[in-house]
Amino acid sequence: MSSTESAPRWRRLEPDERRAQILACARRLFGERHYEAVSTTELARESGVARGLINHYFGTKRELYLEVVRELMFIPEFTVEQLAHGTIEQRVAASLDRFLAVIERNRAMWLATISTGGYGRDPDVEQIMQEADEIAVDRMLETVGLNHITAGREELRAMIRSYSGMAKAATREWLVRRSLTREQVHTLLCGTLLTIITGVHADMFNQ
Amino acid sequence: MSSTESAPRWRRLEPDERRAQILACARRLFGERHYEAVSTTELARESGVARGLINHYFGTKRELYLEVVRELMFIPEFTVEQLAHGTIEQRVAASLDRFLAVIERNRAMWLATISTGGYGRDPDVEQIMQEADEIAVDRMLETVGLNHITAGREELRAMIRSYSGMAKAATREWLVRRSLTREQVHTLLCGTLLTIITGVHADMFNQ
DNA sequence: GCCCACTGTTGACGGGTTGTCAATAGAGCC
DNA sequence: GGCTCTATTGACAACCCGTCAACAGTGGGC
Repeated sequence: MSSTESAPRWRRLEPDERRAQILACARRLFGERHYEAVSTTELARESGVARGLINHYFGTKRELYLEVVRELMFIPEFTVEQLAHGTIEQRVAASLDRFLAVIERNRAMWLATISTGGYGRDPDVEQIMQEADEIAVDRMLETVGLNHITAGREELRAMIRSYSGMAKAATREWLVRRSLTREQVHTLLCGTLLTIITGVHADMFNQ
Repeated sequence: MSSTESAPRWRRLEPDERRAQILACARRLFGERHYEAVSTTELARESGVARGLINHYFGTKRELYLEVVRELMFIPEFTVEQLAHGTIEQRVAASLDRFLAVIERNRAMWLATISTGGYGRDPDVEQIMQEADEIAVDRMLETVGLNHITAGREELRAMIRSYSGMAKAATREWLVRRSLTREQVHTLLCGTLLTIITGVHADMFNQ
């Protein structure tokens, strides 16, 4: 009889599947509010899962959070080949266009990540950001075709890391304060990056 | 007799004095570790005070934290002299030279201040940081002589706020990572600021 | 010198949070 | 249908935070 049929109270999933499910939920909540304002109780409820399961899969709340940050920072590896033709202006423009597109698609997470700051910011997050920055610099050098440069290489990398500080601030102006349009941000970032590569750095090392 | 003399178990201080004492302790602990890794229990113990007193003086832990951030955002006064002569290149160069000189003289203070990283997702932290940045932008426009500009004024301000993100990152490369010399930072900041003012912004608003 | 009022300070309480772990119950396999 | 494997649960202990009534320094009035 139908009344005696006991529907399972919970579904048993593959670890990867459950992990992804919790992670998706965490991505959403941590995107909406900051770390301490999200409780594991809420995370569990929203995921439709017992609280203990979160610890089972991720260890601690902090590790879950770091996993979310890591996921965001190391995403979309777009193919460089597509961008490797045309003048340097065109390549820079195309590359930054991709960059802004990715951010637009992951708005909440991007903002949460570049702003996880505050006084005494978390060293773990800091390290993840630094690693991500190095990768971003590599990618940038590759798309503009300067990846095999030798003269002043470290200086150029340092300048591009500095530049990424402006890129972050500019996306905040665009997405949060709405004081700049996407086009304006694009123009700003293209102009300054070209100045650094073909102006500042080139002059500095006589290329 | 000395055995019957009861030494007070605690000293009664002036509110301002006690406040300052707790604040000093909070500054130290929040400087060593991040927000959630510091408990009010520990803060109270280190301050040699009952935990409830912290709430009595600051309301919540978060408000105490914000007070510390606010205090750190006090930026040393840049001596605003009249640099309003010469070409725009000269004025920018002189202004940024002053900027780096002040930073060099207040190294520790500056690093502590910018180590607050980006803006907090927390609206309260965000507001404090924004106020500090607005002041910096005002000062910059003034020294460069563009404080009375009208066309695209808000956009220019937004771009300079973005630029300040690069300035912070660049000083970090100089003072912390030592990957750039002071001269290189100066060249980088001059080049990009000029690009923004006379290139990006001027083109954008047909000046 | 003594007492008293003022108020800086304490400490226990209630509600909420996090990590652990033994017990439980889906679900595939024979 | 039963058995085993393990994904999942739920209660537990420890901790953390904000509140608040009660306590006790301390300076002023006499």
